Amino acid sequence: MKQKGIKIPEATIKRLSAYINCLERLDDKGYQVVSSELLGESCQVSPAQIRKDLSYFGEFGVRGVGYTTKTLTEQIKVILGLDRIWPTVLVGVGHLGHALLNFTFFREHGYRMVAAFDSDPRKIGTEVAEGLHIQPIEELVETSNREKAAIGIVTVPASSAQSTADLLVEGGVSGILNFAPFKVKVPEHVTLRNVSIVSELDNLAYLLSSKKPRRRRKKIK
Amino acid sequence: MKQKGIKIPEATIKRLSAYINCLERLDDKGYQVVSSELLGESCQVSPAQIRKDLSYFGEFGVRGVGYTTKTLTEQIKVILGLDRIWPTVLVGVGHLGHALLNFTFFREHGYRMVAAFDSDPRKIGTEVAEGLHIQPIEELVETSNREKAAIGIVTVPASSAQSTADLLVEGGVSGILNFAPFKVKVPEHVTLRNVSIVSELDNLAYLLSSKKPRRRRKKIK
DNA sequence: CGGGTATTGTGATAACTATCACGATACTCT
DNA sequence: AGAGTATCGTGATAGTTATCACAATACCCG
Ligand SMILES: NC(=O)c1ccc[n+]([C@@H]2O[C@H](COP(=O)([O-])OP(=O)(O)OC[C@H]3O[C@@H](n4cnc5c(N)ncnc54)[C@H](O)[C@@H]3O)[C@@H](O)[C@H]2O)c1
Ligand SMILES: NC(=O)c1ccc[n+]([C@@H]2O[C@H](COP(=O)([O-])OP(=O)(O)OC[C@H]3O[C@@H](n4cnc5c(N)ncnc54)[C@H](O)[C@@H]3O)[C@@H](O)[C@H]2O)c1
Repeated sequence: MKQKGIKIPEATIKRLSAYINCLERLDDKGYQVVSSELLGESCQVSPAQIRKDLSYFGEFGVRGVGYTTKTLTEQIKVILGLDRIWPTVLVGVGHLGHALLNFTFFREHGYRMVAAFDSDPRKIGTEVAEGLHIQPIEELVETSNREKAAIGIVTVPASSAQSTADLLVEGGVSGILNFAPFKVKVPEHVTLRNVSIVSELDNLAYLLSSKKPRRRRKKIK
Repeated sequence: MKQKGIKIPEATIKRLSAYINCLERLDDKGYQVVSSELLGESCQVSPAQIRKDLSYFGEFGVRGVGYTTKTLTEQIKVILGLDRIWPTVLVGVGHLGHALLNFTFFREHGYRMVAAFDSDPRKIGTEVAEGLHIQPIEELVETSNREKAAIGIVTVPASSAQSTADLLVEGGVSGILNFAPFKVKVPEHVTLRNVSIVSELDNLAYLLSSKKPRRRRKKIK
């Protein structure tokens, strides 16, 4: 057992998040107990890796038996901080912002969208998701503070990303998830994560172009 | 100079994609030549890291001077395979699919959306992006083959992800970008990448919950 | 044209992460 | 209750990635 000041690999955290999904699926399939081998197969991670990942945080299994599906799910949620509600605001309700606001998965996992902001006057007041009306950007700081927003999601164009992040910081958020292709700067006490969908595609393009081309199947004559 | 069978770190590829963005921004600002230090500052990567990343593929700079902004941009694009058009299809035109289809960045970077499919009969025929009409899922295999689609993007619910991936493989794509939270299986010759937006948020939640809480600033009385 | 300066390219080193192998342990069955 | 089996937890090991430090070299300028 560990969990003191030891540094946990970021990859481990990413996998833990995936484990939750697989565990929930396995639970639905009726597995009350899972082995690291079964879970590993289900989420394409080696059994040893799973055990190692978990061992950073404690002992959750029973030797010779495995892990209780529901319990392990709960425990991983505690590790990740998903055992609470995270009040979240989103800025920039364009195509992507709209999709994220309507992504039910978030709500189910403890992220509560408490407000959405946009600078386009035509959008103000629109109900973008159930019970959520778009507010003018000018209200961001006050509303975020009032709602004790912990997380801010940035889906504005790159040119507005920095100013948006600044507002979110002023609004008191502790973390920012930035989808804009611009490396924003935030104060030390605010945690920043960038999501780059483009670079995922670029990565795919690289893999495709660097591997042996494969003849496209011809019509059978 | 290298670039034989040597394995390139995945992180390097991810950064190269980011470098392109920063280089284009610096070019706009008038920098015809950039040093690894300037580029590093701009995209928050250490200068040494940048030089190392590039050194996997060749020598692109001039000692004592730096890199020619435009040339380096082009060269990175060649490395990543972005010097060509990638015919791309998307399956599942829901909230996220709609956003991706309207993401102009993709087109500008060489990804050409050649078709979009959905299983919902009410959506068929709708023009979801400029000149792109939603087709029934039954047409996927034939259209993809005809259009020589190289990349398939999966934005269907998790429960349909595997069957969708299977269809894309039959449609002849070489790579799949999967946004559904389900680990699909594809044949050896098809490259798969999963994008998990949820795990990005979960990672943020983890970082927030494991760091010292900071008192929310009180109103000044 | 030679010394001074800037900045690259890269081998060596350090840090990090994944894999392996096996001791520990709990359950099952006779 | 003891032997047998399954499966965890983890120290040791191997592999991967980032950082460092400096030799190499191109340009500048008098
Ligand atoms: N669409 C995608 O699939 C996608 C994918 C990856 C990344 N992104 C990035 O996400 C961001 C948004 O993309 P999009 O396609 O939704 O663009 P979009 O133009 O559809 O939406 C941007 C929204 O932000 C609002 N906005 C602009 N400036 C603002 C400001 N200063 N304050 C508040 N709101 C502001 C606009 O009114 C608009 O509603 C971009 O940075 C883009 O690069 C988009
Ligand atoms: N919305 C988001 O922001 C977001 C973020 C991350 C991941 N995702 C994932 O992306 C996927 C789509 O999310 P969404 O919010 O767009 O959902 P959605 O329900 O809005 O869209 C899903 C679309 O897929 C279509 N579809 C369903 N089964 C299909 C099939 N077999 N063949 C073709 N089309 C089919 C539906 O008709 C619908 O149009 C989900 O797996 C979700 O988990 C979404």
